[in-house]
Amino acid sequence: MPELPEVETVMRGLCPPLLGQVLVRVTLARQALRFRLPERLAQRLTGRRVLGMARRGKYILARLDGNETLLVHLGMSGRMILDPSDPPPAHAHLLIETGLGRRIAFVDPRRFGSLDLVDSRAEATHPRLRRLGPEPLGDRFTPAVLSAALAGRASTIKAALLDQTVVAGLGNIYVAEALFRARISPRRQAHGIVGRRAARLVPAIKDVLSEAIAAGGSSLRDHVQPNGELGYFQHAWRVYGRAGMPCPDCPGRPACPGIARIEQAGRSTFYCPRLQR
DNA sequence: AATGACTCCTGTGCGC
DNA sequence: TGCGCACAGGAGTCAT
Repeated sequence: MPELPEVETVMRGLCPPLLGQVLVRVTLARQALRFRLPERLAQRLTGRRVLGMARRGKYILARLDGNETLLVHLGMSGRMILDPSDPPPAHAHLLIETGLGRRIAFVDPRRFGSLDLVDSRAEATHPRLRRLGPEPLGDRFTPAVLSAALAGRASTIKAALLDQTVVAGLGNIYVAEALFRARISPRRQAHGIVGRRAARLVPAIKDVLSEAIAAGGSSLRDHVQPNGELGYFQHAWRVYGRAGMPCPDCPGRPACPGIARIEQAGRSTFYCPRLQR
């Protein structure tokens, strides 16, 4: 599930149990996820204090004393479970216990997630972070910046927005939702998103992400579900996963064919062909 | 340089 | 109820 709003919600949910705390016990269940894990990762995390938590794109950054940062990517199926059952749930690859006895499990059945330990002073040049585009919720993400990033791109706007070097943090769901709000067809060529279209798309992206974060932060106390899972909340998608259903913005209009599902670059796209041009 | 196909993995939900 | 298949929120690698 993790796109920017979910990653942000998970990161915030990890703050209360982790910030300022020492990792007194760290257990790794395997040597590799998507990539091989750093050598002796568990030992290198043990005894470290968490000084700060941050997010960049879809990455969670836990800044530790000793100038090292734990970099976490949740992939497609990664979750963080607070105070998990004992024995821990299936596919719990990393287990952490803090000095206050709080426990955190990183669970990822598909193992598309990743963990890395990087020099805090060189985060910006880390191979995985270096090429990320602007933060969509930051002031520097403007229509002009987006248009410039899309210039010369012959691919569809859908594919371009999934490219993390264009803008960092969007995934298949929020691209669909943002394009719907901006009334832009996902099939449109990326380099055509200039002027008024870019001026609609940027606030649409910011709004849909902000609303999703707000929903995650307000609907669950401490973002924790009864099973301890962090970051899950009720979504109200307008087009994603709604193929064949009436478009929420043109109800009752005979001309509206309903939400369409097409395939782009091997992934499903949902949109309203009548409103999105 | 940019693009699209393929790939890594397991779980779930659907039709039969 | 069981089985097989399609599909799933990501993104690195490779050929073109």
